[in-house]
Amino acid sequence: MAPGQGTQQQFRYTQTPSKVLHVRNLPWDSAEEELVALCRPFGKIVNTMCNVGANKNQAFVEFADLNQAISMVSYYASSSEPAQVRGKTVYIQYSNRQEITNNKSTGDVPGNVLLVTIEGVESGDVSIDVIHLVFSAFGFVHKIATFEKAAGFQALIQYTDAETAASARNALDGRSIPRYLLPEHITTCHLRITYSAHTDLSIKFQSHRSRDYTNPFLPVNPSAIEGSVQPLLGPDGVKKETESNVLLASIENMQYAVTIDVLHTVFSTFGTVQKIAIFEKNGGMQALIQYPDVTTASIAKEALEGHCIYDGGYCKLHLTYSRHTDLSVKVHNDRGRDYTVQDTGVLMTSQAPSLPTTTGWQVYPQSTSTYIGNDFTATGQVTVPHGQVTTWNPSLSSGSFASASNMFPSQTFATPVSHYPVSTASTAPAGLLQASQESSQYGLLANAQPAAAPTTQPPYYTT
DNA sequence: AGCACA
Repeated sequence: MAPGQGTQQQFRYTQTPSKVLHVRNLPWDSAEEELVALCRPFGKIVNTMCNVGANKNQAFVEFADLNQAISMVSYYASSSEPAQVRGKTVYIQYSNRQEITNNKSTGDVPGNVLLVTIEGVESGDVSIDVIHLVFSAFGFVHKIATFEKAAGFQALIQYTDAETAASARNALDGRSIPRYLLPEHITTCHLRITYSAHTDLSIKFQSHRSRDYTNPFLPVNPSAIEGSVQPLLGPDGVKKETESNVLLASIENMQYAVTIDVLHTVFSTFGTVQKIAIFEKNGGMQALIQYPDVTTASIAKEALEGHCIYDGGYCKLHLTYSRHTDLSVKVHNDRGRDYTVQDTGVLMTSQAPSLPTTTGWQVYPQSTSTYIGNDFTATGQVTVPHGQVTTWNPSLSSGSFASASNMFPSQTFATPVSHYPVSTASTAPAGLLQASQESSQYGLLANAQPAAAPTTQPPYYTT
C-alpha cells in the first residue's frame, strides 16, 4: 500500500454525511448559544460539544436527524454568504463520528439524582411545581434544578437515595406528563430519564428554575420569579433570542376578542401561516404562529412587534421566538388550526394577500410605542400579564407599570415618527392594512368584535 | 482553518 493512502478512506477529510457536524474557526470565546443559533434553523439540535481543539475554537453539533445536518451543509455549500458567528466565517463539515459522546453524563450509573429531559416543551410550559408533583409520587424530593440546554428543557431531581431514584426512573422514563398538568397547546411531553453524576445539588435560590425543599428559609431570587424566563445573553450582554419559524405572540390590552381568524389574517401578510394555536397563560392570551421558515417568521416579528391590531392601543402584539419548530395542532376549532391539511377547507382562501396598491387607510404612528415593550423585551419570554406588576423585578423594569394604561406617558424611548410614507411602509404597515381591509370585507373581524367595537372606524395598526 | 471522548 502506498504511504498516506488508506484503503478505508481515500482522503482523511472526505466526509460521509453524519448528523454530527464539525465546526471550526469559531471565535475563541464563543458560547454554546451562538453555535445553537447558527444551527437551529436547520433542525433540532440534540447535543453539542464546545471548546474543542488546542485553540478551543472548534465545536460539534449533533442534529436529531441526518437530513437536518445535510440541509445545513448543503445550504452553506451553495450559499453566497458563508456561515458566520459574530462576523467571523466558520467552516462546517460532517464529523467523522456519528454521534457526540460526552463523558460528563454517565447515564447508567445509579445514583440519587436523576437527569430528566422533558421533550417537546420549552421551559415556560412545565412549571417546577408540576415537576415536583410528578416526581413526589415516588418519595421525598429534596431539590430540583431546571435548565435549558441544546437537548431541551432539563431538570435534575434529587432524592434521598438511589433506590427511590430508581423507582421514579423505572416508572416515568418514556412516559408523558399528564395532559391536564400541561398547557393546552402541548400534546406530547415525554420524559427521558438517566442518572446524574451529581449526589447533592447546590441550590442558591428558590426560584422558578430551582427549589430546595429541605430548606424553606432559602431566599427567593427576585430576578427569577415565576413567569419570567432568563433570556439568553449574547456576547455583549444584550439579550439574544434563538430564532425560530414559530412565533410566540402575547396580546396585551385585549379589549376586543382576537380570534384565530384575526391572527391568521394579520400574520398571513408575511407568508404562509402553517399552524396557529392559542391558549391562556397567566390570565392573558398567547398564540403560537408557525411559518414554514425562520426568515418569514423574523420578518413578521420585526414588522408586527409592538403594533396594535385595533386603534387606541388595543390588542397590542408582543412577539418572541418560540422554541417550538413544529406545532402539533390536531384540532380545527377556536383554539387551534392546521392550515397545512385541507380536510375541512377552513380558511384556505386566505393565502398570502397580493401586494396592496392603495389602501385608503392611514397609519397612525403612536407616540408610546414601547411603554411596556421594553419591559417585555428585557425579560425574554412574554408571560407577565397585567395585574401582576407587584411581583415584577424592579431592576428589569425601566418604567413604572402604573403608567401602563391607556394614559400614555408623554416621554418615549422611540423616536416619534410623524408620518409614514406609504412607500417605505410597503413591507409592513401597508401590508397590514391590506390584511385588515380584507378581513373587513370578509367580515372576519366583525364576528370577533363586541358591539362596542369601533365599527365606524376600521381597524388599523399603530407602532 | 481540519475532529472530542476512552
